[in-house]
Amino acid sequence: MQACLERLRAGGGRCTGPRVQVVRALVEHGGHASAGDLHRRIRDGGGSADQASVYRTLARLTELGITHAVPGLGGELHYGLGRRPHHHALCRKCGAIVDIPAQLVAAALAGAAALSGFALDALVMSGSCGSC
Amino acid sequence: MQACLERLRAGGGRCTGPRVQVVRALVEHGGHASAGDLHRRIRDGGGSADQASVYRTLARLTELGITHAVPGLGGELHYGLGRRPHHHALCRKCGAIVDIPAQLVAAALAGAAALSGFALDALVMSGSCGSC
DNA sequence: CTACTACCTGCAATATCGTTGCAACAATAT
DNA sequence: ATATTGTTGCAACGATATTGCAGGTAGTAG
Repeated sequence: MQACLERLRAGGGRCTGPRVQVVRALVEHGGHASAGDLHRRIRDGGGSADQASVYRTLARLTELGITHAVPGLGGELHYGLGRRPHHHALCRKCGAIVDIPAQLVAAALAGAAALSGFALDALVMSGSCGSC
Repeated sequence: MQACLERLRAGGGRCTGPRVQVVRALVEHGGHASAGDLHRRIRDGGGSADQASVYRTLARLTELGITHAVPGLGGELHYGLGRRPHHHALCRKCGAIVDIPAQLVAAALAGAAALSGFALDALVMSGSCGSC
């Protein structure tokens, strides 16, 4: 949480009330949360941050690499804190988003992508998770 | 094209004007097209099919496995004809969607997905394509 | 060929997600 | 303290997609 704010500042951003609330909501939520989830969580927690500010904050955080965005079931973006390099698995039934360490898939995928002239950044696998 | 219509009928669907136009637009477009792309292409070609019909037709075709949906750059769904099993690579710069034969990635992914208890259906890789 | 019926269509309203213009405000540097 | 410049809240807007409904039509049974 503090680290996120410092990185934000290091990137030329300011640590304002709404931004702190977005980061806190993100940390408290854990996993991957949509902009709407965070906005609701902030308001429900008695905070105040406009929808637009939540979106703008998430965009900035993602731009700085502090968070990363993953498309969810309906196409809405879900944001997660950017720990070590990883990819994502999306459950088509419950919408859960699970992290997959990049190492596990790196070599084979890079090869497959390269065959098509692609430089691979990220991938989302879809299927059904263990609980579904 | 004819094959698509037969499969549609085999699935209990009717071959109506709007549906034929959607299938034709999809075949003519090649690659992966969004609902909006197809709607525009149909109207520009002098055809007439309501936006809602295009969406409903694509949903039905996808439900029957005749087409498959891939989220594009902005999260909008793009539809492709479902040939042999393949995954997708999405260019983050130009939005191009390229098919990747499933065989190329099967082994590596099966292992990675299984580790998390995931049954893999589909995956989208993001990065930059050869032309960008 | 006619009539029937379930499926499909077009229209228009609506939902959801996200973006933008703008005036007022506030975090940081000096 | 003051200036500078990034941020905020609001409200309007845009795009994608879905839905209810009345009327129309494909396919089928007679």
